Amino acid sequence: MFDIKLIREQPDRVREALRRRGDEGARVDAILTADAERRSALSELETRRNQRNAISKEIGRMKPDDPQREAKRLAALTINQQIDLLELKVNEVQTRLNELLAEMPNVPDADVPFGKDDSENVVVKTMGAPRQFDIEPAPHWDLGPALGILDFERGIKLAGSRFYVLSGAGARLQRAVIQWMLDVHLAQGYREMYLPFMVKEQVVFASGQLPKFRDNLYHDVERDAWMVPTAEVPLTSLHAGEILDGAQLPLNYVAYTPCFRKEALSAGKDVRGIKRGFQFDKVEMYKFCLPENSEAELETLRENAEEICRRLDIPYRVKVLCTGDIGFCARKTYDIEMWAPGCNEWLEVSSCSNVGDFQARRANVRFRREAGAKTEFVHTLNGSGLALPRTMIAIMENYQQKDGSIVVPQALQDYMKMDVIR
RNA sequence: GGAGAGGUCGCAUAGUCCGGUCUAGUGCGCGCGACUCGAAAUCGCGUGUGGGCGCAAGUCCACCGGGGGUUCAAAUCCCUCCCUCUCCGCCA
Repeated sequence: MFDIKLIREQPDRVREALRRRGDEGARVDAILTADAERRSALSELETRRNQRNAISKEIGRMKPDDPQREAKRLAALTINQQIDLLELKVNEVQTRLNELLAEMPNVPDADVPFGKDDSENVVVKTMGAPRQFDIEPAPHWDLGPALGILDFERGIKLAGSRFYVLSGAGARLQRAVIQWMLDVHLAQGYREMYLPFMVKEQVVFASGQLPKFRDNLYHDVERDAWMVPTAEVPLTSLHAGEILDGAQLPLNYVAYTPCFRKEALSAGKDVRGIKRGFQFDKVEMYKFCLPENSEAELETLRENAEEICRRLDIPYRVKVLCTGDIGFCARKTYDIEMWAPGCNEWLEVSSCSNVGDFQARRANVRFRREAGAKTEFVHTLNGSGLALPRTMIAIMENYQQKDGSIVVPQALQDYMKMDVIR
């Protein structure tokens, strides 16, 4: 949620930030208008309430048979009519203002490069050299079925297009990767969490997926239960409504969850393999930190995600997203992409974002620097560590051998209790 | 799913039957101060959140699980929803 005070006090700065995102910024004016209306109506309302409360108290102090009593009662009645009208007005304006604010994206950091879309994201580093293959490296959609570890037909039989089944060593490999990733992040200082995979609408709103991305979410209309599209959603609200102790920050969490997303199925794009589906697994890192530390924490978070790539010994690169591609909630985002020689593309395996106080405002997560100090909003950060299907793709394609077998990466051999999938 | 009991200012509780003196009492905790060489004990004062107006001091409004209603006035009365606990049933 956007800070109304920032818009009120520095509207030009906000307009400029929106412009960098490719938004014309007209809603800033709509917000300023609604805010002014709200405050003026609210002042009036509170004055009337004050008068009404005073009269009520007078009546309370009177004797039951006081001749003035009826006149006072009627005076209060008149004021109440005005209160009713003002309440309607305030509620209407407040609702309008909330809707406008709920759809305001975050302001990108000053060092985020300007750009119109994903073609203008900037590669900040590339690590590891692509392996040289004697043969043309096969894509995972050929490798997996050939080894009997990836079964598209049965996935489609069970759940339809875009679903698949991992079988035998394929299923074990994914479980090993999850376990290993969690262990790596534990060692980096994160606390492991097991979370609900279905959450309330308010929780989805708090992380910024609602109202804008309603169409991408699965939910049960009868129960107010929304399938999580990422562990970021429940983690954002883990401390919703709480006032944290500033001395205990940062709080670092890591959680494994499945993720459910209604993807737009466009023919010809990402249709093959397991790169994109309605259901996938992910290990997610999340931080609650002091405002002054969030920029540094983003670097740590990115580094913690990169460590997974390095320890798997898979080539990867890091991009900083430009203003035109950065997510709704984010101030700054790094994407990490692994090289997949079979599909011949860079796969986004992680997205690490500093969202500042954006989600903390929506979820109302605050802290105090010391006892008695004013409450402030925490800053939050989230980063995949990592997304499973694409990590699986990268492992399969980078570690394939001439005979179609797949070497288990060194880091995973103890977890898999095998060194080659054949 | 059935029956019952509850949700009050960090925690624990009072208040709810009989609406106004509740700007919610008390204890604990916490903060400041007094006493003390220091501490404990004791004593005094203070101690919620959000919002409006204001340079500020301050002041006003709202909040007793959520929403709605009755009333001049609601923690208190009415309706409704949610949650928690106990017992029973069912169940991986």
